Amino acid sequence: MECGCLKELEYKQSFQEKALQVARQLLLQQQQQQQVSGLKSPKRNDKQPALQVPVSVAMMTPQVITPQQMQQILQQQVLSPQQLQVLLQQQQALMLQQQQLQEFYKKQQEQLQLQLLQQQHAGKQPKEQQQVATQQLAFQQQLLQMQQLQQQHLLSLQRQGLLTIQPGQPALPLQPLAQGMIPTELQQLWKEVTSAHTAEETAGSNHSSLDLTTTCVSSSAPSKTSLIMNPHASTNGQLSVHTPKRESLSHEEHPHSHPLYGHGVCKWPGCEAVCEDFQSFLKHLNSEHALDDRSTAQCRVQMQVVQQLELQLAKDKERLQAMMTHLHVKSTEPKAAPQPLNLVSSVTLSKSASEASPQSLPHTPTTPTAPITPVTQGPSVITTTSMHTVGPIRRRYSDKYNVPISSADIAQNQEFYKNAEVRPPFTYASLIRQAILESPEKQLTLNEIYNWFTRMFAYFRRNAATWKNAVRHNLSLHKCFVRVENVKGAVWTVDEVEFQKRRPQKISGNPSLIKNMQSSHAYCTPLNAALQASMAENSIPLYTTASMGNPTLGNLASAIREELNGAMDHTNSNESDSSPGRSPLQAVHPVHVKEEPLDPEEAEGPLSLVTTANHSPDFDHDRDYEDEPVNEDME
DNA sequence: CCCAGCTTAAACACTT
DNA sequence: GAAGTGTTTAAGCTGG
Repeated sequence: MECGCLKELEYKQSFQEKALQVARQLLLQQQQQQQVSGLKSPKRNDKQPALQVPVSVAMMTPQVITPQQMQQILQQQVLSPQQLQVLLQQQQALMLQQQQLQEFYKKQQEQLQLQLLQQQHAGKQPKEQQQVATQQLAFQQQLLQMQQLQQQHLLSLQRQGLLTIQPGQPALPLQPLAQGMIPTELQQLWKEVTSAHTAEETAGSNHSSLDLTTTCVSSSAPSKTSLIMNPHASTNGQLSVHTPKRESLSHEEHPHSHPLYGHGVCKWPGCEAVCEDFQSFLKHLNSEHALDDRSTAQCRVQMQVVQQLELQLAKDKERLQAMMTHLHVKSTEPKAAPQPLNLVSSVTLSKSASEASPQSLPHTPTTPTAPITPVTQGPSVITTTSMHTVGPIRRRYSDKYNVPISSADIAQNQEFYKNAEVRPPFTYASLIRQAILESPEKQLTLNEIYNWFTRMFAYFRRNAATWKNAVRHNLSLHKCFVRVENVKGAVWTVDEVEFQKRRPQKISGNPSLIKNMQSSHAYCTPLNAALQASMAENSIPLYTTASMGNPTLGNLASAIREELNGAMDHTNSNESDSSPGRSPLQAVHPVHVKEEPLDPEEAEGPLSLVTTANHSPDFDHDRDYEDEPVNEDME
């Protein structure tokens, strides 16, 4: 019983972390681009249209203006594109804030539940509970106020003739999560409208047609909101706007990289003006986004957004900290350990999101991977990605389902696995391979492999006898691992070809096998160009799988990828063009060839990539090429 | 139910 | 002899 409680807590923790991630990501986007992301030009984002939509926004389908209403506006064409921009923009801001409120409210609910649970088990006094309850009430009120604000907003729009609500229509969008319009839809509509207008007007020479009253409205609602949400708004008025500084700095350093300018387009919120070069952009910036009411209003909105996000981030950080200390997580750095990105999450998302009813609380312990989602309304990114990644997962995801895992996946999740004692959803073979490929020489001694395991995965700091045995077993069993006699002893290398061949043959047409191919390819270090080419088509889904079930998840994934990529990826990306012969193996000669039970035709198979090179034994910087001195036997 | 893949456990041989 | 390394076998689990 205590166990269950703890598990619950762990899930909560993941939830928090994910929320944090989302918030941070949003913050990042907001700060860097100073842009209401939903308004970004859809034309330019055909590749990854969803990328520009903050996940949490997209998934919430906040209802500020119903699609019908929006359609109406658009059909009547009573608005100039600029007006529409402003409208859309404030929609975005409102949605964002509403969504945040709702999210927070939801979290409060969950926390309440959690504490209830705890108290049931621990028999604490219900003070905290009351606190949380009152807190919740407050949030409910805020939510209500938010909605009222939206009403006001809509009403003011009506008054200005910008929006006519017909009698039959649901006058006010008070039902949350009803048929709202998600930013992508807005974008689409926006695209349609503007594409009609564009050519003659885009250059944006006519800000005379701008309706300043609209601007006022756009700015007033969010600011009020923020006052409600944050009583200290005025003191925070200055906002920790370190971004402008950074902007100007980077602006000076890289004169052509301006946060408001990218891909030849002005990225000012709601503005899509095409600027040929940086100069014209500057010109445009000065003329179109000069210091006027509109710009300041937009800026204010943006500030509110960022402020909200920061606030949210701070709160979540705090809570995460508390949770972690409560759970005695042995994390050296409680700075929001990253969640596993797409592996488990996407699996369970695709698997469970559709069928598993979110409210079905008690899952049998026999299905440890089934998400225990306390209070979730539908498949939300946060919950589905984070809930069930913690706990004794015994299932293997690496080669099953449609879950390509890649070196990048492991690498990008490594922070998480480093700290959380979660069994990584990779097979031993995959991990061993990863360890070997990550090494500078593409070869490791057994002990180094052990070290890699313990270094990279908190889970493997226990039961060493078990998993070490498994490692050895795998090394011996799989033909893809080649033992090479070195001067200093034996090292293990990976035979990519063999690794790829592990589940081959019937590939043609069989989707499940293609999945396997994907997963295999995900692991493929680009040793062989031909091999790569042959796999090229499989690599395409590799980076989109996360978004197949839920596009927003893909967003999250890619977003976090972006965040993490820099540090982690270099090991593999560096060698992207390396040829087989280049791999610097020293004094290598395979001791013997393994007879793996499968594919007996192997004898003459493709030349083992790792057996080609001989090299002088200057392999001295052998082990622990990384940060910490690994304590060999943590056991 | 069967099969394939994976994990875990364990026995054994060899080397350091 | 102990510990580490490597090989092999077997059983159990899971998903297709």
